[in-house]
Amino acid sequence: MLSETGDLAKSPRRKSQAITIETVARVAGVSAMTVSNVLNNSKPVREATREAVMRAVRDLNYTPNLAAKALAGADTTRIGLLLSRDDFSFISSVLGGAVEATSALGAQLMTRRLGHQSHDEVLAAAQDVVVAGANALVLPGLYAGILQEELRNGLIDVPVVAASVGDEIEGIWSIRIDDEAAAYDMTTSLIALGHRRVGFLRAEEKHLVHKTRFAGYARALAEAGLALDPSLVVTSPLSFDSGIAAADAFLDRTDRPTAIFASNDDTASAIVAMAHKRGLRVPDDLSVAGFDDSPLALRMWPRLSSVRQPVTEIARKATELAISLARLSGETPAHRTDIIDHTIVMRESTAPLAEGLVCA
Amino acid sequence: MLSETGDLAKSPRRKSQAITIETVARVAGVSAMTVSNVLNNSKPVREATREAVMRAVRDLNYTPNLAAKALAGADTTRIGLLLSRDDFSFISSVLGGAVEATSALGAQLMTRRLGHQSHDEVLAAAQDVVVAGANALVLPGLYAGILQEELRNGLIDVPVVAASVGDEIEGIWSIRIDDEAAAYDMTTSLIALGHRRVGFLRAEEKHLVHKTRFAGYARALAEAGLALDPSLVVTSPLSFDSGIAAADAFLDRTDRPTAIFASNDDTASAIVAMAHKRGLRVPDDLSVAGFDDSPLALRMWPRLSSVRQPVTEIARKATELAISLARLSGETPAHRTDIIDHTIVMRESTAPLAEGLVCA
DNA sequence: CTGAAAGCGCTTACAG
DNA sequence: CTGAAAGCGCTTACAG
Repeated sequence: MLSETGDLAKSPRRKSQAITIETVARVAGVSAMTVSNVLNNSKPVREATREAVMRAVRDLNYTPNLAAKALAGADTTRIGLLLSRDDFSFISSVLGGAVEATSALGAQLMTRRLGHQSHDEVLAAAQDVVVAGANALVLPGLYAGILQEELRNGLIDVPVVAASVGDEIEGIWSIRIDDEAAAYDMTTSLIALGHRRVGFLRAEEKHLVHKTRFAGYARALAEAGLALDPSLVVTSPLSFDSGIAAADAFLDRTDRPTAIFASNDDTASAIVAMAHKRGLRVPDDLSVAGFDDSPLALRMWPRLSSVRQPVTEIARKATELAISLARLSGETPAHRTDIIDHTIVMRESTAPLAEGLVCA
Repeated sequence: MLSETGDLAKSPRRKSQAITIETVARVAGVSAMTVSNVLNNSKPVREATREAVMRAVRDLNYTPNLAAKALAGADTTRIGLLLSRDDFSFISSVLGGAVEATSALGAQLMTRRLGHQSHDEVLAAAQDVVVAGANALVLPGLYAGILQEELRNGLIDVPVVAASVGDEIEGIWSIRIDDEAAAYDMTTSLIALGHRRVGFLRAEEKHLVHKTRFAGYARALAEAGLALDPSLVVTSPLSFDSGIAAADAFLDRTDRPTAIFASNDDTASAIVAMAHKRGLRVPDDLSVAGFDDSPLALRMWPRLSSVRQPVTEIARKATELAISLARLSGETPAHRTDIIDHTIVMRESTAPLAEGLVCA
């Protein structure tokens, strides 16, 4: 999805009043060329000059005219973005954020769609988009996780920013929520409802959330003085179909958990479906919570409690960062992570544990 | 104007030999300005001249440089697009197609997001985007249906193209599938599976598909020699929540239908959920089919049979049409409709009627 | 480290 | 109906 504010486009062209590079140059007391050099880092500029220019730019609120840049033959900044072909909710938000950023900053977006998500395919796609001219890459968490070896070893030739990556990856930039804290918060919410046996559907190792979301779950149990029962933790791919299979592991047992926290909404939804198949009532017999607050959460019955991450915002920030890294010449700044706030959304799929079931 | 003029000859920067308006002008034996006038319909041009120019354009496969156009102050073509805030699957596809078209043809996309879909809000949004400068509008079917009065009466000041509108609207252009035929095909498929009591969840009147999809359903029954039982037709909003309510009307009766065909996937999914709640098995006790083949269809259990329309393609074509209409000066061509092919996708939510239930 | 000048490919007054 | 010229706001050789 694109901008929530509604406008994908720029306002109608205002010619006369526009502030040009000439204006900036005059105010800063330099030539237009020097302004250009400062802005594009294209040639070394004396520090005092650079500061004067930047001050003028800021004071005048100057924005370069993209058409003129393009016509004059400037190298366009190209941002490569890998997208999954399936993950509809996530990718439309990611795409929206990325488009916002690229169109605001005058960069070009190059997307690659991936069908499977094998290591080789992801690596090939990343390399392909770099060869095709991308100056920086934005990798949604899953792909960053899959390529973590390559990323750590600097095998990708351009700056990489991971969006919603679920955990730190040394050697790249990232914008994400604190997955550990988010999982802790949701687990704590379930415990607060009276649940003592809380199952956890854990992502596979290739997802970095494998570690962080599980850690949050474990910490919440520990703080509540509950033992972590390893048989209540089921590792599974995060697709709906895999969730169907994983549901058996939770439900085919006499000492079923009273609540299950799944690492995404697709699998949570699958667990609800299988619970219904067995004649269990949700949330009366079983509470279920997911992660992502995808559109699916409101298109199932009962509606799903979930953890929301502001994906569009994360993608926008990641893309903005990728653009500035791509435009940098000279030394690159140190890698860092920006943490964005998450939200816990409780709906009808979770409820206080029925009286009789509460363990004393 | 040949290159002997010295200045031109020793141009410091010769980029790739892109074909410019100069080239076209030379080949056509006219000035660049005349080429520009022909291409933009900006001034009257003699027919012979126009033809010579167009031939050169075609022969050289000339495409105008958008950056130069913009810089030179050409009026940008702005296409307004109204989008629903909820309908995630549909809008991401619509948006994708619209972005494809606008970026390929150098137009600018202006989107407006609608929360509710009241007549007044939709009309206000359409007017707003026109006031903001849109030269043509692309309206997803629902909105075109809501505004049909205004559209028929020519109350919108710019050309309007409806995408997936579900039925003809006099006075505007449209790109859509044949909803009647699509509903006919799906109903016929259900009948072919042995079903004799096929329920139909019908859209509200404000959706134009209210008429066409119902007509296709009715025709299929008629051709199969089946009576249309009005009590098996339930009219409902197309949201998941409304589908939950509508499901009762189908299922709270002794002579339940053996199959239900819902006018979209959200409501079909709600019917499946309510069937499960009642302990009915899908498809063993009840077959369910939807319309749209949205991502939801693969994220429910069992997977949903549905009618697929190529939304991205439809949106792209609609946007292309809107762009050419916006760029036209002088008389506008007659309204027309382009019909795009649909696909029937059968999955596990539908199955041959169990032996015992087939009426002789 | 800094600047004057040419030019990117188009369109828009302005003249015929 | 058609064209010569100026100029949109940048960047890129080239020259200090």
